[in-house]
Amino acid sequence: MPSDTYARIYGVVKRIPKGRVATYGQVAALARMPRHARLVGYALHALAAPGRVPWHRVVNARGQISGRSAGNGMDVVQRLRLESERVVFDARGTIVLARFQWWPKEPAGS
DNA sequence: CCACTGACGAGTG
DNA sequence: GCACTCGCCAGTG
Repeated sequence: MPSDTYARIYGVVKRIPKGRVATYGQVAALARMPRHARLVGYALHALAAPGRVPWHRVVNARGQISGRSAGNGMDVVQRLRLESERVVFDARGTIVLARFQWWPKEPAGS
């Protein structure tokens, strides 16, 4: 059972609309845990059970896919899934956040 | 209980 | 724009 902390993070990630991306710090902020970007990354890593959480829509503040320790090539899968949702990467493998970053109208519910 | 590590971010030089 | 440092929290030995 994930702690409330994780549940909040997953809840925010689940709200990211298709074709948009969010940064770790942003997810953390929406989960009401500013500066806890690391926890978001840790939570997603611990998830390891996608299907209900679009973890591939979460990237770092540079708009790039972070390298994971698993080294299983999931980073490539993430990029392919994003491209399938019309998200475009530039030559350096960077997403144009100015165009694809998700900006919720409301701060994570009451 | 202490030390180290890990899908990160922001600040400083 | 790049390199370095500090902060934050959870899991493991």
